[in-house]
Amino acid sequence: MKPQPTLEDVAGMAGVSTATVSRVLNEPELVHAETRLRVEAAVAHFDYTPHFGARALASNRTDTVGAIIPTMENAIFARGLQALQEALARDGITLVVATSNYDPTREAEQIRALLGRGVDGLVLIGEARDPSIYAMLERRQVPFVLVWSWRLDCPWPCVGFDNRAAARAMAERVLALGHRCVAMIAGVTRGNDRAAARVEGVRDALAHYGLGLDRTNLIETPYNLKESGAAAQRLLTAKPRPTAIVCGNDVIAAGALTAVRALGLAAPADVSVTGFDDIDLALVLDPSLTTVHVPHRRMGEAAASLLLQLRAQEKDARSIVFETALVERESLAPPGPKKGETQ
Amino acid sequence: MKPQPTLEDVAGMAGVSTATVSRVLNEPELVHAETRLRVEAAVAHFDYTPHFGARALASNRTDTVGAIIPTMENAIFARGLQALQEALARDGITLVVATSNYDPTREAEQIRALLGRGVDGLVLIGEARDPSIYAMLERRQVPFVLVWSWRLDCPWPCVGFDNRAAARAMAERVLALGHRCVAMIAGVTRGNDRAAARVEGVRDALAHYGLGLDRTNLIETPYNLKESGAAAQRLLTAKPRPTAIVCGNDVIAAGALTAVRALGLAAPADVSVTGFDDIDLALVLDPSLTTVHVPHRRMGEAAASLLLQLRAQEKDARSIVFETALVERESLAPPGPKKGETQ
DNA sequence: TTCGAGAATGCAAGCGCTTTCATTTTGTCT
DNA sequence: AGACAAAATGAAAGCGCTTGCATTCTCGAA
Repeated sequence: MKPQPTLEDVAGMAGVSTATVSRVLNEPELVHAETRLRVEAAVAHFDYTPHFGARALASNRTDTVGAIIPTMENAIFARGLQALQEALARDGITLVVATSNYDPTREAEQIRALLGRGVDGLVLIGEARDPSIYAMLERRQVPFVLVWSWRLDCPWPCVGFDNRAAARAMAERVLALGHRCVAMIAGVTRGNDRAAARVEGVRDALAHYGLGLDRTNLIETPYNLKESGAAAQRLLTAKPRPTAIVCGNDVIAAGALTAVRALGLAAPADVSVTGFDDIDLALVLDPSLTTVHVPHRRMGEAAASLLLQLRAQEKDARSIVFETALVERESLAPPGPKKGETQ
Repeated sequence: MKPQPTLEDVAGMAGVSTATVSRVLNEPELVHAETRLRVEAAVAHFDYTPHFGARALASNRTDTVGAIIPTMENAIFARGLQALQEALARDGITLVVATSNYDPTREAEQIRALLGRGVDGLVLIGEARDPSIYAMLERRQVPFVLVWSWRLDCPWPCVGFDNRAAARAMAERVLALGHRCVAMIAGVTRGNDRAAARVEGVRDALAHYGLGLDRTNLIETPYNLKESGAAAQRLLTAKPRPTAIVCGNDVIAAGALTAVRALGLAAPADVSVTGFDDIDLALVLDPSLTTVHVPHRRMGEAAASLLLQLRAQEKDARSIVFETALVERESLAPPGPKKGETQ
């Protein structure tokens, strides 16, 4: 017995042709119930699994879609991915995940790798990438959807929300509470349209008050605790000390809150901190984090269904935009007098 | 021009046979430098990528290994996975990740799915699974390694640490500080040997003091904030109230700390809380979490190299055990004077 | 100049599956 | 009972690549 049983083995045992076995596996309704039973028994006997490569080669489908996310190290994309995977699984499609580590070059490599594997579709995060990549995608006719970003006139199918507007809303709220000395710790904006849009959103809001963002009150850091903490420390030891720090996402905010504590300050009494994304982390921080809620799961599901539509060549497949919501928790409060006192 | 250029297209343009192109792609040193250049130019011209399925079919390798982890929703496995991926990438191997959601049935499905895809190897979390699965793995001769668990005499290659000993050490430390009323919130132990081992470790330590774990002071919960928070609440409103809660992992501990706060109590003054795993989260909690440090990255790297050894049929491929370390931070302290006020 | 050993390259046979088309079987209606 | 449509099945041609073996080429040595 070969290490891997083949269609032929199964066919032999069931006394049918390989074509019939193939049909039992792919379109059972085409074969007579009796035969089908016999074939199924043989399949079970051999514990047979079709050879993926052979199937892909012969049918030119893989029933696989790929997703490339920046990182798995924080939970930002986890929930959405989970939903995406579940939704795809309902259609018998497997999700393959790769990470780019926020590196455009690496992302391009991963795209090529996944295309090489013959994925039937691709889910990518954000819109910012080299035009040549989009060209390649179109040339190869691989359906793809962009997630987490959205703007009018985006030429590609996307499922996301308006990062800029959401960030603007957050900053407006901060300003409405009376803060006038506000700083921002953003994610690295190069190659990251979401991070960039959030900065612009905050700029928009500040501009209304004649305020701005420059190298004194805007720092970009990677999305990790260490670097965001260092950034916060820098901001907080400058003078005048900001009374509010708007962060590019929740992880950055967590780092900032830790820095606040490390400096012997208190949030929100001495300084308010806001996040973005509303991941679980936001809830366990003390103070709990005021942040922008993003509908992770719904985006994942929507991405799945849009991708399936595209794959089926449906003409009316349209981008989807979601609303975000401000979630007010403890980390944002009006600027206090020197000491934090609430009334 | 076909949507996908093939070897033949490239060969035609370069004026060589497909065999030569294949060689250029796989064993460049076999072909004359001049020819190689010509071929490479043609490859570039077509932006050619080999068809994965065809290659897998012809060569019977995929240069892919699969990993099945319980979840991506928290960062527990992220770091290790990242390291695994990087290490494999150095050998030109792609990692495909799937999740089981802590469900043995789902895990079995995913294993079959990955095998169906022809992975050259498998990385699995923990040891607890149905013998039939191990049987299948052996029958198919798929190399695999178990991660995160380790025990003497484990019949399978594994890369991990002694969960039981580590948990025992943690509990011993708690007891040494004077706690005598200690409770535990464990992960769900069914199908999870690591969770079970951690419970046993704590039991070991408690037994020395004539203490035990029963339905009054041991609760199992899924690894999420909500349920662990509820468990903590239950524990903390019982009497006598435990002075220390040993948690099955950091996520559970985070939930517990949040519950402590919600009840108007303070940690560690009123109740100490300990974690396990030492993920980033542990550092941003307030109080910062005393926990067991696990060498995530090193495990990932070791798993990669062990798997590669197995794949190469090396005879001396051996399991690897790592040491863990107690990381003392703020959430664990001696029981407070309040302890006297028993009612 | 000739010969033989290597080095380069080409030929062609699969790898295991899907799918078209042809063939056989079954069932239905006169 | 005969005729025909529909249902069930089989035969066989690839899908794009790798690879063992055969063939051709290149050189240095005789």
